[in-house]
Amino acid sequence: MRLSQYFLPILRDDPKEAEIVSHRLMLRAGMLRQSSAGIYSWLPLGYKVLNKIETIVREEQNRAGALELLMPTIQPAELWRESKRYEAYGKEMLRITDRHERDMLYGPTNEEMITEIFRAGVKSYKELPRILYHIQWKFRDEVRPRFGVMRGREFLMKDSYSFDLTKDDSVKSYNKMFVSYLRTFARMGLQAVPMRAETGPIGGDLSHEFIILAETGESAVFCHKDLVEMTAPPRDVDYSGDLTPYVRQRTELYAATEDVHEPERFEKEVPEDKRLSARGIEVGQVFYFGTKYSEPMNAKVQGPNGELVPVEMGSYGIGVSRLVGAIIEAHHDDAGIVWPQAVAPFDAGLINLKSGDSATDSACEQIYERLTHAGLDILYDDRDDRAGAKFTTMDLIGLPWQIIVGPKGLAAGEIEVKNRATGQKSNLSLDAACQLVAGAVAEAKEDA
RNA sequence: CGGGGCAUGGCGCAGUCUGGUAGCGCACCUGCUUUGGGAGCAGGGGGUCGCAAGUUCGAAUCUUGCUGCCCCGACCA
Repeated sequence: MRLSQYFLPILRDDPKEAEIVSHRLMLRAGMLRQSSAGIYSWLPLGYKVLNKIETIVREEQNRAGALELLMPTIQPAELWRESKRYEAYGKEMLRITDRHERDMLYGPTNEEMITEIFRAGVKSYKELPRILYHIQWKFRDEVRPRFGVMRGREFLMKDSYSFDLTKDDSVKSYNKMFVSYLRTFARMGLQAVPMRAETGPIGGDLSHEFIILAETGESAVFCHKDLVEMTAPPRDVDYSGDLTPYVRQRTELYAATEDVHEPERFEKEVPEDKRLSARGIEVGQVFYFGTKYSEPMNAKVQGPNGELVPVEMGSYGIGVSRLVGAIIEAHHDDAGIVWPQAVAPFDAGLINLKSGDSATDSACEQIYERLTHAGLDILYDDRDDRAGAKFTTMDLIGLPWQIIVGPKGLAAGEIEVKNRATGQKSNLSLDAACQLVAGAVAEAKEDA
């Protein structure tokens, strides 16, 4: 993509409403535009990132055996009356009346709807287990939205729902999602730590929140330091096999958010030099809730003995739009965003320091062509602008690599390649520069 | 929902106290000079001053009501 043809409304000054760094940087980098409180338009650069995150989530869900479907944003109140949540949910639920005076709502979550879909389609234990998921926009009318996409009212979320005959089977489904989450977040360059979580108003007794550590995190968290250094399960992890070792490894060490933190246990179970108190952002949650919905909504299957039993369920959420903010919170510096390769809006930026100069123009065209043919997505700053402005813009939007082509370098047969994360610069021939970037990008994508 | 604050061009702000018909920086357009870490000069374009009533010869400015947005707290993916 040539920057001269792109839509990238960069802001030089910080918008005053943006308090935390991810919100500020998303606005400044032209990723996002606020429509009203907690509701945003995603501009091209931001939307690319959102889509990349969504794709990773989808790929890892599919690998774990979950099946994608799509439920509507608008739901009938009827369903929610069945589960008794229509009254219970309160003002966070956006209620709508259609032209026929029917009570509708903009879905804040989908347990009722998926349970309805499941009960209509599955009657036998032979069709279990199943994990169904969708990635859809949701709306929760937060009293006080804040922190940009981290706590919006409208947000994109992946939620999965598991259906099993027994609690033991349900725990297996839980573990599949647990492992899938470890891989999902790791692929985005995040070290997510599963922590014991409150089961909250949804009820149930087995739940973990996946937390990434960040200074600006919304809640205090406490965990064993070793948890932060664990590597994710491998790409070819066998989801049909026994996943308990992965889960046990993460859950036998102390990890809790402030809501469920037990200081005495923390001190007793974790040696002093391994205690970590930090702040964290919740990016996902896994949740077993048994028959909480299947019972009242009559989602039953016939077991082997012919008896009708309510299905055991769990739900598993990932805040897709929140992740954009969370990743920035974890990956930025004073100059701007520092994207992990896997979610970067473009693989690399190409800077022409003197647009209109035939030597730099043709060198840039060559590089652009070559890397594009190699499958890289390049943002080429071909605008007629000052060098300094181009450097600043490129640092702000945080593409992992910058390929810098100017007349001085070219005269010496050199092109500069800068790594955004490390700041390391190398002066290379055109060939070597292309190889370095193409190679590094390919390597970073290997785990995909 | 309690407490506080702010609404003036795309972004950041001044002007409001003391009423006289809107200004600055950045961004944008044109030209010239510049050109390796947000250049200089000159000339331009863009705003029903959040909305509605009221006071007044005259309202961004005073009065009343409303709305929106932000921050702290309680709540939440």
